[in-house]
Amino acid sequence: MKKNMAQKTLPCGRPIAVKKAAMTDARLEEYKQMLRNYLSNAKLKWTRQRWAMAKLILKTADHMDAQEIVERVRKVDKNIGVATVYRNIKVLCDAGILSITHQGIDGNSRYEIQEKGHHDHIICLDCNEILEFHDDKMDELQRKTASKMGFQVEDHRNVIHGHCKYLKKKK
Amino acid sequence: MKKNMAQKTLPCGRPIAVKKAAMTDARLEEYKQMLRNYLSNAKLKWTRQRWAMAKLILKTADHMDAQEIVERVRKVDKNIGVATVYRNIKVLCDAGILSITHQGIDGNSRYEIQEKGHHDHIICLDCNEILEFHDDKMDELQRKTASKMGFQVEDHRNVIHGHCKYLKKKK
DNA sequence: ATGAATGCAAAGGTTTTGCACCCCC
DNA sequence: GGGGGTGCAAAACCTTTGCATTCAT
Repeated sequence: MKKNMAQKTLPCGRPIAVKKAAMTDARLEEYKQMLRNYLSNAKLKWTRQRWAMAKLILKTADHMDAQEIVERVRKVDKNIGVATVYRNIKVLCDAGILSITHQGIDGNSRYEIQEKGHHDHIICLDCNEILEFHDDKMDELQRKTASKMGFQVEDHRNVIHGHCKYLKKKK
Repeated sequence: MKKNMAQKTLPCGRPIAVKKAAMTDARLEEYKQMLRNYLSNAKLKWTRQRWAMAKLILKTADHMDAQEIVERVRKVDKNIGVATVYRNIKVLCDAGILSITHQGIDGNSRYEIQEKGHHDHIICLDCNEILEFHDDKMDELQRKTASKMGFQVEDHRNVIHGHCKYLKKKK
């Protein structure tokens, strides 16, 4: 049974949204160049470990905490040390490949690929799935509100916790 | 020099907003009743330690992480064990007295008194101050957006990171 | 060649757990 | 009186740090 074909809904019954475009070789190459540029610019070195981490994260397209990144990296290459992974999470964030998104229910920071468009998150309290959304109006409202208080928005994190209509149907 | 009178601005130069209403004895009594109700309802027990913690937190009106709660509680009563404090942070959250607000720059969860009105936070990147704001439009927009995606909002956390116009003036 | 990066292990810091004792109901 | 609650210390857990060695430039 092919897993990809079998699962058409989330645990709560919600149809799975169109998946993000898969990481193509071309996009991977872009990121590779980006990392190269960042590293040489910052006078840091290109290493097997750094690219292995970046590649893994880019191909995973998921919301991982530091632990999960460590686990997955070491599953690919057991020789990469835990400390190296932690050290490079920071490097990849600075390089613009990774970004911290939000705090999970467990209280740990979650990371995801830094993509062009900003987006926020909805967490389904019924099945713990993390969904992404984007709303220009929301961004604008954030700017306005902040401005009224004398702030210029640098960044924002908005996480909605909600219950899912699909689950209700099942009850 | 009376500290309360001397400091009229935040480090960045921002005038300090009107402070929240102090915790009155009457309000404290309300919370006490609330805690009593919750505990008896949940078949948990009223203890000296639990009320000491609640009281301290209610009087503090600040955004504390777990560490800070531990420190402050033990400053008031050195005999209260660390484990008890951690155990009761959870109890007080369930009781509706404490709530987790957001993740600080340091990555730790912050807690604050759970009050009737929901509010969000702006963190000043220049002086690290945490300010609160509330915007009905924002709440409504959150509901609408979630609804479009088939969710009913249970809760949301919205944190804006921004730079402060007051600091700019000083430059 | 040289200094940054790595792997390992040890240390650090925070939170949880086990257990004997205590005390609220 | 009994079961939850507590304090203490140990354990568990996650992350950082020190250091000898390796490796990229």
